[in-house]
Amino acid sequence: MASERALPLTQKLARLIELSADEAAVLAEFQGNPRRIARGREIVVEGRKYDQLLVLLDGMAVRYRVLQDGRRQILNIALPGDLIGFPGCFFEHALYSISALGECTVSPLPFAGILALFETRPRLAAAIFWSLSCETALYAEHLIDVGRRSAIERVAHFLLEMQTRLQAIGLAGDDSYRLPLTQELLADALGLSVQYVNQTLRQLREENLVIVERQQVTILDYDALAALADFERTYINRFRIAEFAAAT
Amino acid sequence: MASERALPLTQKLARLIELSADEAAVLAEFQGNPRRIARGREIVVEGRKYDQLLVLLDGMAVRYRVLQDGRRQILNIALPGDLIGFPGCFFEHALYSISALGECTVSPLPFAGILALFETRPRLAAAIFWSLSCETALYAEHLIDVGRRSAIERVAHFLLEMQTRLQAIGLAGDDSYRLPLTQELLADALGLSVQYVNQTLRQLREENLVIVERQQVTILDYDALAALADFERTYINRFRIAEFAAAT
DNA sequence: CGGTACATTGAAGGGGCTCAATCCACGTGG
DNA sequence: CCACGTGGATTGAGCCCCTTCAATGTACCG
Repeated sequence: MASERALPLTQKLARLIELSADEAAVLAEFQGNPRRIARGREIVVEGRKYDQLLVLLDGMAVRYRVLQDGRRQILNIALPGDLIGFPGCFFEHALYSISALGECTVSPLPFAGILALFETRPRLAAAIFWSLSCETALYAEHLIDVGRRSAIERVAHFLLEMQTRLQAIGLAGDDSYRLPLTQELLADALGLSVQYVNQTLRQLREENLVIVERQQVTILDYDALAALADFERTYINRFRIAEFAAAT
Repeated sequence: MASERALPLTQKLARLIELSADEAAVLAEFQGNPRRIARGREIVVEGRKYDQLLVLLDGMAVRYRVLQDGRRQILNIALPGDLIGFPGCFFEHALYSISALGECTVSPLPFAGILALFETRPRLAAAIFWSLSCETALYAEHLIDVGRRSAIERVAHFLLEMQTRLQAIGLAGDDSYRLPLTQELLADALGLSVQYVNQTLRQLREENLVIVERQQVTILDYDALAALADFERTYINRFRIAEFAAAT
């Protein structure tokens, strides 16, 4: 049952703790029921009740809320290896909707299975806890973006953050990567209007900082872009691996 | 060693799971080293390294980031019973600063102590995990606020959210509560300017929805305010207590 | 009683939105 | 192979929400 590439969630947690064969087996089981989701389809619908989490195995998905009058805010973008269904699954009804950006494959995972982990595989539970904490840090950065940065800073920051996250899973190079988002999605993620996102992208292009076209991002001047965005990548991958490993 | 009022963190987790005497004792120990923090003092400084979490026992604290040019975004407001130091403690250096709003008391808690919980007290670890998930939900709502709501909707939503959170710990009544925030803090929390917050508060007052003066919030028309803010309180307290208790 | 922190108000400006077209790429059916 | 439809990108004009700047007012405190 050897796979050509490591399973996404396994890969992710392996960067946090040393996985025993036992633990790897549990994780493999978590990722063993691939289910295909068509492009644009909703994976989780706000207000419904769910008894399971999902591991995103392949593709990208967006978590969002839409308000009464149609305004939409995208909360985050899930990448392969991410657990989706948090934190909604802790509540009686899902708080947000999640839908597949392109075609996705996910693996369902009963909620109780995660809870059982706390008793049977505490190190795995801690690692998952940990990776969810990182997700919370992403929310916080996103909040800073939307609350206190100008449109151009926001877009720049977003593009750099996506690059860093994608690099960590081998989906981005040093100066370019594929970003399967329409400008409308970008706008809803950043709290801007579509038209202004377009104008901002043009500005970034004209200043030779970064080019976004045909869902392909090409970074022309990383340093200038990072300076503009006040981008610190430390919050994405710089974990306290040593201390954690020692303690568990 | 019976205390007159239940310890805040104990109180909080007791709403999630049935606590055994053993577990209660562990929690009591967590809250056993009260340390006084003066009003306005910084509890955590961005960029420094920390090996401990803190339980906020009394008072309120704000978590925030300040950008190079002085712009500040407040990420959340910690209330008694909240763990502070998350998620920053998972990183090499604190990602955000935290400072005491009024006078606070906190109890330090070695990071390793939390990790050990996963091995020794899985149910407590799960409950803490859970409560942090709720915090993440607050971040998400905050993000929706700042990203897609107008100033008046934002302020209204914030005031209602604070009321609900404070009610849960017995610090707010049905129609009024104390909110020890200056308008500047409010502005930095909501991504607005001080002056506009002031104007927005006036507008809310003139429309007989809510009055905020002298750090006292008085809600005049809850329903109208909730309608304006599109406020759903479900994300704050509606946890899946039954299922969780059964699973553990 | 002066100082400091916070609240309040007004005027003017700008960043980002709305409205309204046009354009472009691409898939589909004739 | 072309006509057409559709989703997305682009551009422009006008406006409004919110900011900035500047000043005054007000409570509290030593």
